[in-house]
Amino acid sequence: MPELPEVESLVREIAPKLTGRTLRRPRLHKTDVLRRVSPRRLLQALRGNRIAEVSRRAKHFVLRLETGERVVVQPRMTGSLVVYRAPLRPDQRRYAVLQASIGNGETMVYRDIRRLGTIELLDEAQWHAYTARIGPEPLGEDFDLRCFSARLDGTTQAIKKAIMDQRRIAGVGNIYANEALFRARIHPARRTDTLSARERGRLYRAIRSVLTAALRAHGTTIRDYRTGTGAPGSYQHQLHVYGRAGSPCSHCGARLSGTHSIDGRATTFCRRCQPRGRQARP
DNA sequence: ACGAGGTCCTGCGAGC
DNA sequence: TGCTCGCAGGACCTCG
Repeated sequence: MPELPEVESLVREIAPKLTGRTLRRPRLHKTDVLRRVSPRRLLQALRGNRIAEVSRRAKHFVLRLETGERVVVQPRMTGSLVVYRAPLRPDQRRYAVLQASIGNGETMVYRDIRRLGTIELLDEAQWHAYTARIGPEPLGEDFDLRCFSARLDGTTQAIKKAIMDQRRIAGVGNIYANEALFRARIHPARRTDTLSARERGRLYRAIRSVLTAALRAHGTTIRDYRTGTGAPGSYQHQLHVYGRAGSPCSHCGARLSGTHSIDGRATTFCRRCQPRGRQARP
């Protein structure tokens, strides 16, 4: 599910349901998802603790507890944070990784079908180290073109790989990287250090606008992702290139190209609208 | 320092 | 219908 718009949509919907609630009877069903914390330690931290704030950083959920510790959940491909009415139906329980009663007959569940997601428990110092390793939020007010451009400096990587690198910019994943590059008319394999100032400007605006539009649509639902109310997002109807290889380009009608040659990820683009251009051989 | 590729998992759709 | 295969929104690792 999870790029910035999906996680942000989910956080906006479930934050009111979780904030101020006290966690009771926490249960961990899978322990291989924990990073640098023991099951015992995590459960101990959750038990009887109150959720002070629910937020997002990059593509991750952040539950700040009243005691100051933070539970950081990286949902990766199929993880999701939901609130169910107790008792859970079998299908609601099936992929539950972590759950806790939150009062009012409700249960908070972190569910993850593929179990690629991770859970960490961070104290204040660890939180600062964690957030410092990640790039700026692309929809943040202080994320201007100068900041974006500086983040692209010093690499010869393909531009698509660079904008998906969480250390450079937070929250951009495969879907929105493809879409932003199409909007900016930049070939995904272009070497980052060959982008002109004009192209950097176009890409900066494209990233912001595609994420904003996707957020307005409550994210993109390809398969599993659901918003906090269980409804699918709707941005999949507005995708120009992602998942459309072989189909006509919405702008010029040419057949969209598909490849896995950049970082092994599905990449779709229009050869005519996003020409590779002339550049030095890598 | 970089790119390529493997790894962690399960489910689904395409194709035979 | 039933099977196998390839692929999937992410991020980590090792190797060369």
